[in-house]
Amino acid sequence: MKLSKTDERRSAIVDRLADHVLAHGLVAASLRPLAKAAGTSDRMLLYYFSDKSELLAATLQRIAERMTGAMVEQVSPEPLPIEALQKRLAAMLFDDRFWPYMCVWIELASRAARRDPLYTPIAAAIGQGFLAWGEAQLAAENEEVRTRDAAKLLIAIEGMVLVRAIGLGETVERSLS
Amino acid sequence: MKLSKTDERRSAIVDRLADHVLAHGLVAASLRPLAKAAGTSDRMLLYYFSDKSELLAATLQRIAERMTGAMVEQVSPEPLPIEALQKRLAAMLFDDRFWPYMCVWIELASRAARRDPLYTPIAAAIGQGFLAWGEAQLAAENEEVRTRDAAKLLIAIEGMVLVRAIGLGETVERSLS
DNA sequence: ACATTAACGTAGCAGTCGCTACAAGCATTA
DNA sequence: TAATGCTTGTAGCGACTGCTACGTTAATGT
Repeated sequence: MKLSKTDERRSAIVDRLADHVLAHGLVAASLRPLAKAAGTSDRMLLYYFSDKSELLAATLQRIAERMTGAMVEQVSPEPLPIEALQKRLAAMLFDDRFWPYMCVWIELASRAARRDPLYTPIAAAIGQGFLAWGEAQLAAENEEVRTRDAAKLLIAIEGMVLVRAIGLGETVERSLS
Repeated sequence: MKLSKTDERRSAIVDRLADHVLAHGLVAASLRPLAKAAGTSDRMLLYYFSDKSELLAATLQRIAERMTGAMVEQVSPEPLPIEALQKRLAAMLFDDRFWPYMCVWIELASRAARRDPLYTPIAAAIGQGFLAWGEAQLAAENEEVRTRDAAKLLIAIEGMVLVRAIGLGETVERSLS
């Protein structure tokens, strides 16, 4: 038994917070609405977490875990060439089920772009995780090509996500035809 | 004489507001700090603009104008193939002088992703403007290839911008090698 | 049974948010 | 000169922000 009662309670709260952030974004992540979504009071959120920063960090980490968990399910048995993997990923990330993650992701990136000390390391870690996932999935003739293809894959995917975010989803499809 | 005194004053204010938003982002764009940056009071901002929405729309439009103005200066005399144009753009947008625009751009995209009625049309318009600029700059054998290459260019550039935003600038360079 | 600590509710702090009512200054025109 | 309308400062509204002081109840260990 590694988890104390407090840790269990914390974890349950973080789960509800993750739901709320995925549904409404970081802009709507102020203490009282979050507390409402978690079924407690702002008072208790700051009882279980020392800070709003700590609370948000835990929530974003949980969101990232869910995302990578969903990506692991999408793993193909054998390595894929970059074009095939890219198509597969694009289809997945544009699914309505995953789009909330992309919205939070862009929000996170917009804060990391301003070098916010809370969000910058979180965003970088998620990006690195994606690169590692891509390298494991890619079929490449050597390691140099593998890392380069993973980088290309990340950039292509992020580009499609951002272009769809600004309402030009059909432009993404046009680029693939 | 088309511009009234009021319009001139409005325009001057918008210029200072654009400076402030480029420097500190939309997150820091609340009325009182903006007013301070413009050398007036929040009271006067809402005298010259009916709304905070209208004020921000005008400011973002001004920022977009500056950006496209800077891009026009970067126009090459003859059309370029997509690889060359992409390299040229990447070098430009990653310049420290232009990076503030990219920060605001991602922030704009993050709000458009949530279908915010204020930011969504502005972001889409800027994206369309970029596509048109790209089509005019690209060397392509026919119109179908031209529109597709412009879409590809937009996606590639946005991808590089977002990946750099999360602190993985070296990943962008790795993808280009 | 009693003492100690964990868990939580109530209420409120000082500060910021977008926005507005009110009035005073100002210039122009009648 | 008087009156009108444009420009602006002061002050404040109610709602919200992160956060905390204080008290009470519930559980726990001895």
